[in-house]
Order: sequence, then C-alpha cells, then structure tokens
Amino acid sequence: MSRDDGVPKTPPVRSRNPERTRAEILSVAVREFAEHGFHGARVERITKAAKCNARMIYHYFGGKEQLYLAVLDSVYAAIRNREGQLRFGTADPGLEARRLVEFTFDYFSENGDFLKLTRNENLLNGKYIKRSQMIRDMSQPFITAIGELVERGHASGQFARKPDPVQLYVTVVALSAHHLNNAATLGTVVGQDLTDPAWQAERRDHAVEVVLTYLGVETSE
Amino acid sequence: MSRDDGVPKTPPVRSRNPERTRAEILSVAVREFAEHGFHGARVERITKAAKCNARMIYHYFGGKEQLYLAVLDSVYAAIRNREGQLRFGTADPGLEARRLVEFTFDYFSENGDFLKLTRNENLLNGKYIKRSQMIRDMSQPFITAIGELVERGHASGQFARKPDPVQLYVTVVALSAHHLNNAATLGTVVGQDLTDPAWQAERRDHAVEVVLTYLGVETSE
DNA sequence: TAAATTAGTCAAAATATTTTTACTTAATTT
DNA sequence: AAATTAAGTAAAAATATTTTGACTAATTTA
Repeated sequence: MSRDDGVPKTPPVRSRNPERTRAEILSVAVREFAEHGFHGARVERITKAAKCNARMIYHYFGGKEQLYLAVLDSVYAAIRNREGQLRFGTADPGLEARRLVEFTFDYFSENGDFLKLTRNENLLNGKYIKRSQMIRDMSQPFITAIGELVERGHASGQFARKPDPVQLYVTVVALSAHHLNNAATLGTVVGQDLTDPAWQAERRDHAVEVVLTYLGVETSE
Repeated sequence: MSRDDGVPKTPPVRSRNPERTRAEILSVAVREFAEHGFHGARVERITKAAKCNARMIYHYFGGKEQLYLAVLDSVYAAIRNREGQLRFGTADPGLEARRLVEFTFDYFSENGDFLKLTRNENLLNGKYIKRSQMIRDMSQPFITAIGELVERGHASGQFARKPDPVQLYVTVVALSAHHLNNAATLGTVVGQDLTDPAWQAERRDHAVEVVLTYLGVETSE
C-alpha cells in the first residue's frame, strides 16, 4: 500500500479563469435568487452549482447582498436592451400596438427568471431596485415610446381611445405576467394547469384581443 | 429596603386565555408571513408581536410550517366568503360584470395581506396551497358563477363576446392585482408612486373600462 | 526569473434561527 | 380541595447559514 504520511492529499490542478468564474457565479445566482428569493437563496447551493468555493462570492461580489444586486441589474439590462430593438414609430400604430403586447408576453414567457426576480424584489418592497439608478434611467425611453405610439394612433384616428401611457403599459404587463407570477395559486383555484403551453397560447390570443379591443383597433378576423 | 435574596424576580401574574392567544398568534402571523414571506418571516418577531413565547407556536400549531399553512387557509376562506356574498345571476349582466371588476379590485386594495401571501406562495411554487383541499373546493363555485354570467350576457346580446370564463377571471384579477403585487418595481420603472390613492383610483377606472370594453358593454359616459 | 498579485481551497468562526427541555402555575375536573 | 390538565416562561440545545482567516498555487509584472 502507498504511504504518504504527513503529505496531504494532492491538491487538484486548477486552471484559473477570473472572467469565467465570475460570470458563472452570476449566472447561477440569477437562477438561485429567481427560484428561491433573496432569503430562500443559499450561498452554498450557488457555489455548488458554480463549482467554486463560497469564498469566491466574497472575493468577486463582496457578499450575498451585493451578488443579488448584480443579479437584478443584469436582468433589467437584458430586457431593456431587447425592448430597445422594437424601434417604434415607423409602422402602422395598430400593428405596433399588437407587437407591443406580443413582445411583452413572449419575453416574460421565454425569460422566466425576470418575473421571478421582480416578484421577489417586490416582496422585499423594492429594497434593492431603489438603489439602482441605472435601472431607473434605462426604463425611461420605453415609456416615452409608448406615449408616442398612443399619440400617433389617436391622431390617425385608428385608436378610438387615448389612454394614459402608464396605465396602458401596466395593463399590457399585467395581462402578460399575472398568470406566470401566480401560476401555482391561480392554477389551484381555477383547477387548470396554467403552465401548459396550450393554455398559455390561448392566454396570448386573449391578451392581444383585450388590449386591441380596448384601443378600438380592428382585430382582423 | 426590601430583601429577596435567592428569590428570583416575581413571575408576572398571567391571565390564561387559549382562544385569545391562538387567535392572536394567527393574526400576527398573517402580517408577518405577508410582509416577509415564509423564509423571511421570523418566529421571534411573531412571538414578540403576539406578546407570547415561542413555545406557544409549537404548542398551538406544531411549528413554523404548520402555522404558515393555517395562515393560508384563513385568508382564502375570508376572500371566498366575501365573494359568495356577490350573488350573481339576478341583475343586469353588464352591471354584474362591472360589479365583478370593482369587487375584485377593491378587495385586493383593502386586504393587502391576501396578495402578499399569494405572491410568496407562488414563489414557493405553491408548495403549501397544493396541500389544501379546502381551498380548491371553496373556489369552484365562483368560477362557475362567472361562466353563467358570460352565458347570460351573451345570450341577452349585451356582451359582444363570449370569452372563456377562466381567461376572463384571470384578466380581471390581473388588472386588479398586478400594480399592487409589483408596486415597487413598476413604480421605479415608470417613475410614479403606484401606492398613491389617486393613482389607484385612476387604475380602478381604467381596469373597469378595459374589461367592459372588451366584453362590448356600453360604458356609460 | 524573482516578486507581487490574484484566483482559489479548506476549515472553522461567527451569526442567526428554530426547536426542545425542564420547569411553573392557572384553570379545570373529580 | 386535591389531582390533573393545559397555558405559559425561560433558557439553552440543535440546526442552519453566512462570513472570515489562514493558507496554496497559478499567473502576471517588473
């Protein structure tokens, strides 16, 4: 048998890669905080999934709180970035209104972590989002764009109503998000599986119809 | 001066009142779980607010989890009870549709803990609500009543559309709840205070208008 | 290439949180 | 009114969770 008294087991050869490690921690943390919320999230689970040591979280981010903050910033940057690509102002207002609903609906549907993170952040009363000036600034343009869309649609006579842009935006988001945010409780209450893709497809049509009907836009039959 | 060496300080005279203590713990726990969620809730804070000892939670409920379960059941029983008082089926369908939106909107607005608790329960993926057969059973009748309302409204020609009752219900709830559930993040994004009563009054009108317009009911101007 | 820096490991300390044990006494029952 | 039961207290044990200290080695820089 081999003897290696005094000699501790060979330390595994580690490749060093700061960017990769940092990015990996952040990406894993998005999932962990989305899935369990701030209080439910476990530092240990993050390190295991990121195949690194707890010490690294303190090394790269400073602690659990700061990591959470970095996570928030990163997901808001992602959605605002995609919204920016919509480039409203050129096409038919009725079509653009439809695109607004469809984009919002699909983004939430495809990027589940975003809603889960905001749901938790609201549980915390916005404790952390309030600290982020960046998020505030990034969001301004989109609301403005919706205001201009309403303006154009109404001026052209295509929209029967001229709602407050913020109310319209909140409605679009509500119709696109509530069934995802509350799939578990609502699903139990109505006795249906709201996570079923078929259910969600039906929901999408419904959301579009509600918004376009409200605006008074002809929904092509 | 009085001497009482060896004698530990006089234990305060306690009145005993099982019902009151149990009820007090439950009521305080509703607030605590609503405010902080399951993981964020602290047994110690509950005992302090209920002016009792941690031991009592184990005595009356069995533990933190069982207490949370009791809290869930109690708030669902409360809302289903109030809904039952709506007694649909007698008045004008257009008016009843309006009453449905207004009731839902107002209930959420006035009973903040309900939405906060469901928000957290959804964060936990419905782990606990799924265990409660009672909640499932209580909810059935209300969905049925909405189905009948749609049926009547459509048959009488008053509703232009005949939407799926579940979709309609989810929409009503979404329009009534989303701005409350997400006041912190949405408020930051749109740069307005969604908790302001004036804002919420505007929201109420908007929600009613969206739903009635969708149904094709004349909204009296 | 020697020195400095930074990525990374391991284990334990510090903290926070829930749960239980052991006990006291008020209320209820026999 | 003695015996029993249940409400209540205090304190500490058990557990869970985050954070830090002390160290090792890979990479970069002078």
